[in-house]
Amino acid sequence: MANEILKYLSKYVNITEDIEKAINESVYIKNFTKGTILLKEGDFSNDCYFILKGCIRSFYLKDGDEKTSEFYTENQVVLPNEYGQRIPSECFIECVEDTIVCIGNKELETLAFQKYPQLEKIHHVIADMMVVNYQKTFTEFKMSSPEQRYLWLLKNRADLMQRAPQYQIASYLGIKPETLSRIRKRIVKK
Amino acid sequence: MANEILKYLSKYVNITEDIEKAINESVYIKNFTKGTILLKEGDFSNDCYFILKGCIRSFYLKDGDEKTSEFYTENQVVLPNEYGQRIPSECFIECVEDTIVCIGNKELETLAFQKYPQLEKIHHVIADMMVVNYQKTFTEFKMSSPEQRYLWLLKNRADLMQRAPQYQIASYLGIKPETLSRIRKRIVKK
DNA sequence: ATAACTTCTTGACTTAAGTCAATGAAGAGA
DNA sequence: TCTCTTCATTGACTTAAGTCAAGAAGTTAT
Repeated sequence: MANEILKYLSKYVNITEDIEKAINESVYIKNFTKGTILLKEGDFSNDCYFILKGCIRSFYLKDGDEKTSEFYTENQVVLPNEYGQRIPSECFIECVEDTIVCIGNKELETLAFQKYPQLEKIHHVIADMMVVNYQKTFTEFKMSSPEQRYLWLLKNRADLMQRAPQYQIASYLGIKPETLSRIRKRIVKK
Repeated sequence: MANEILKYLSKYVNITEDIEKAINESVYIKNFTKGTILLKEGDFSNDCYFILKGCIRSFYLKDGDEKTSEFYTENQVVLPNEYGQRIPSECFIECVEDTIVCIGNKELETLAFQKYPQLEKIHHVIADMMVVNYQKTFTEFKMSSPEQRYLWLLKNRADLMQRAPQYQIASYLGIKPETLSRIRKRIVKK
């Protein structure tokens, strides 16, 4: 099952035997049921996740509302903002569905990078890709109206509409649930 | 002058002599005057920049308007989305002020990483930080109203208000110039 | 099966952003 | 210095999002 990670990585870098070993030594697999809170505001975050199956979201409590900042699904990496630092988390991380993840933690990660320096290459490629992805997504978001952002979601992450409740998706789009409901109505008419 | 980069890096990692050599071999310094276009939509991007002095922005042409996606100032890294890939750029990069930069390019970078594998450590730390920064900024943006986003800018990047014209800042905030003008008026009253 | 929740939709109304056009102010160039 | 251009502000109006409240639909637990 952990070789899903290897399959994922092999799209970007060449997987050697050592790397395979490194991954297997550094992560373990765990199941969580829908609704499980993986990280609470104020807690220290020492784990990161690679999703094998299921859906996870991160959200903040602000003005009495939950604001979903990100949804993560199969083959995505959940990297808490304060991962491995000794800083209390500002957000919650929760399973939106029953979810199977590979868990990595800061200590094992550090050991692995020491023992297998070739891992740096992988980190390099993946991190570059994540930076570019964030830049692109952020830009797209800023340039778009709420309606355009919803259409973007339909086009690029249509599955989320089935997987997560609408009020969570609304805050993910930066709007209120009522507004998302009305945008959907408006679009059906067109 | 290039040791500004080293000073910046030394905040995050230990700088060895080799790393110093690597940096000096891989970047060169150049001046640009206000208004210089460093990258045009459709062009291939092979350079990245570390700003020593000045201000640079990236923007897109969409619906006949310029949409500023990011402002970069002293000690920030301008990393074009398509940097080093053989893909035409979707955005423009322009100097908002007379600007002095360290320029790195993909070929020299690749050579440097081959010659000085210790550089991977630096890349690791800086890339991690960039990913977290983007996550945080994006989240902050999504959770805020246009007015809150403007206040956020005043608090965190106040200098931009003096350095860039208001219509560019408006699109950076995801709003129209007229709206920014009205938000400013509203806030003064309060 | 029923009750208790949670989520989604709808309506009526308020507030703020978008649009278009005009004017004013500041800066650049001849 | 004067003109031309660019940018910022303002007004009047349109459109869309936020707010509050009520009710419908769908879930969960007992």
